[in-house]
Amino acid sequence: MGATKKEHFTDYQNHIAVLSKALGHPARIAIIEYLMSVETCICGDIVNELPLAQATVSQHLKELKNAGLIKGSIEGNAICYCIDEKALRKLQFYFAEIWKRLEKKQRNCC
Amino acid sequence: MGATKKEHFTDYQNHIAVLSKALGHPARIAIIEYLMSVETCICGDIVNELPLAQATVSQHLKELKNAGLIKGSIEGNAICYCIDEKALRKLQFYFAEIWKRLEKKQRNCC
DNA sequence: AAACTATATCGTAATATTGCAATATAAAAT
DNA sequence: ATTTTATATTGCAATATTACGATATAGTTT
Repeated sequence: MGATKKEHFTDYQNHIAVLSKALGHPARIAIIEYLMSVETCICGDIVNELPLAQATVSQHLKELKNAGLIKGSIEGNAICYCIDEKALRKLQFYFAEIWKRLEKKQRNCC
Repeated sequence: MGATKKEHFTDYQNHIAVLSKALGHPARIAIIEYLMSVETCICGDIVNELPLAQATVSQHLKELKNAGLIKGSIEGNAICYCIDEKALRKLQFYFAEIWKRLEKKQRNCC
C-alpha cells in the first residue's frame, strides 16, 4: 500500500490529477507565477526569487517539468525554463468545463 | 524538515496550492466528476462508484472537504456530499486569468 | 588551466500521503 | 431491541514528498 492506484482511473483523470498535484505546493505556484511575470523565458535566477534552498528549488522545477507544466532548455550557462502553455491550457479548459456544467445545473442542493 | 514552508508564500498562493493538491489524486478527480454527474446532492453511494475500499474513499472525501472543495451534511442515514461551487469557481478563475495573460504575451520563447 | 557561476543530483531526515482491515458510530428497517 | 446499512475513525504498513547540505556537472570568465 501507499502508492496511488492509477490503473483504476481514466487517462484523463490521471492526467488532470498529475497536473493538479504538481501545482499542489505554494512554491510551485510561485514558480509558475514568476515564469508568467518575466517576458522572455531566459530567466536564470528562479532560485533567488524563492525563499528555499537551491537544491529544493531545483527539485520543484523538476517536478513541474515531469508533470509537463514547464519546459527547460540549456541556454549557455543558465537553464531557460518557461511555461508549457499546453498544460495550463488543459487546466483552464478542464475547470471552465466544470464551471459551465455547474452553472447549468439546477440548484436543488445543500 | 519535510513539512511545506507555507509561511513564505502568499495566502492566495497557499490557497490555490491547497485546492490543487486536493485534486492531485485521480480518485478525488473521479469523486468530483461523480458529484457533478448526479443532479441532486443526495448521493449516498460514492463508495460503490470507486474502485477503492470504503475507508479509503472516506479519507479522500475528508480531504476534499478539508480543502473546501465539497460540502457534506447529514441526510438521514446517508451523508449528502456536494460540490462547493465557490472553490471550483476560484480554480476556474485562476486558470482563466493565467490563460488570459499567456495569450497576451508575445511569443519570444523556447 | 583555474576560478567562478548556475544548475542538477545524491544522501538523508522529517513529514505526509495512500490504502485497507478492523472497529466505531449512528440512523433506518425489521 | 436487534439487525441492517452507511459512513467515519483508528491503527498500521508501504510509499511519496519536502527540505537541505554536500557534491557533481558543465559552461564562462579570467
